[in-house]
Amino acid sequence: MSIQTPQAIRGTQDIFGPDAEAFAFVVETFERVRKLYRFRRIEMPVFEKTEVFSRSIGETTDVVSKEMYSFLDRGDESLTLRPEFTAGIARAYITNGWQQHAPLKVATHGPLFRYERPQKGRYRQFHQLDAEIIGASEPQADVELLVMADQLLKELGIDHGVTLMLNTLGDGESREAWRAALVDYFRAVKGELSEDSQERLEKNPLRILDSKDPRDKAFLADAPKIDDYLNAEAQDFFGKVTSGLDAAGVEWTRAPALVRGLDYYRHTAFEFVTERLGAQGTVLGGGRYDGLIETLGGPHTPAVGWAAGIERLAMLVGERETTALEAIVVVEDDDLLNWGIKFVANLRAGGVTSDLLASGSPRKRFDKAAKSGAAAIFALSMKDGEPSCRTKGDEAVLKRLDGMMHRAVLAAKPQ
RNA sequence: GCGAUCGUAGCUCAGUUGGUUAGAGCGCCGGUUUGUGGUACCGGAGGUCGUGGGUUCAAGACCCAUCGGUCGCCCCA
Repeated sequence: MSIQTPQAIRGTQDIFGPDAEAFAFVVETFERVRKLYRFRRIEMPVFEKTEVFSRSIGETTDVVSKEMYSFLDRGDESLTLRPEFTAGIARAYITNGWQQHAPLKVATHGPLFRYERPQKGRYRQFHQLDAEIIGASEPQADVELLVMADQLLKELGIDHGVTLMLNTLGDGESREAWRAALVDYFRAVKGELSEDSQERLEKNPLRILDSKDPRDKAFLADAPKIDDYLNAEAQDFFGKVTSGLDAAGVEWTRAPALVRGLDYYRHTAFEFVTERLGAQGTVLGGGRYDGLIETLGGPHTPAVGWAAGIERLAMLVGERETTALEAIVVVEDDDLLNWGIKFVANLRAGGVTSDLLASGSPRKRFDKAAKSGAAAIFALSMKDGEPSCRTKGDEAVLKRLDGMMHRAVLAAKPQ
């Protein structure tokens, strides 16, 4: 008679050890950098009414029909685990009257949920960092966000091999003209496109531009370019973004085929990409979404933001060690257990990273302590009928711990 | 939704053309040795070979199904 252990949900992760340390390092670095730029921390609900996402994302796409975790609550209301941060933040901006704080710079991070087939760097529950500027129409907002992203990657030590790909989708008018030209162009050669792209032609023509199929690639070089459809205003906006990046010393690469599927995106679109993560190379992405807040019933509100996958950043960061062990207290005689407990408590209260080793065969404890990598070992044992503490460690470490050690020993030593 | 590939101890893996009681290293537990000591040796616990069927005198190995992992396609807010 054995109990069947329930399995973890597909696409969820139990992160432990050096991977978890890398994850924490990413979050800690983001928190530090975000404060440098005065982005205010917000905490958001993990679920919302389904409309928050379906209305902003658009009913038609696979995204809504297949890839959201939606369910009915007890009142038969459809709720959805957040698949992104932006829509929820836009909702909060409207329902809390945050217009009074505009232009509002906010940042958050946490878990998101998408019903997808897991693969490298893609999970059903995954985690993102997020930064948004709401109520700012100037290109300087785009620039500030990108400079912050750039600094974050540098401080994570992963800027080498990660490139900022930058594009503009123009304003509403330019974007529509370009889209129409693309549809005309691809429709003329429809029969020669891949099956997938023939589908895309109807549903999401911009996406043909990043097709991986060689049949499609043949036509991409001569496809209409957004630059030929930008009006003066849109051109000026993009120019200010690029010159701002240059002024701040942020390197970027023009990516004319970089697009966004959703209609509310305007002007700047960008992705920091790497070759090092297989097929999921985008590590941080975002853009300007001036149309979003209106689709949720709010006033016209220009906004721009980005999100970054914590798991993907953590993979680039690589494994990280847990906090180094400074001192380990070994109880070599079980009668001295309480001394050990008090000893290590005093060390920790004094800010020394330490462990207590008091289990298993007493004879093997010292060897285990030696293997633990601790900079200093304090071994408690009986010597000539007296409790005694023997120390081992590098001179410098012992010296630094000296005052601490004496206090810990004296305060805790029995009799 | 589609495709490829993998699944043997807690971990990393071995296991020949199908052939006795499925192994090693690491880790864990205990013992001996050493005794300012990170050593060496001995022993122990731990396996429904992912699961269920099938082929066969005989299956960890071959076939089918199923579950799970990994990678890719689609999608990518």
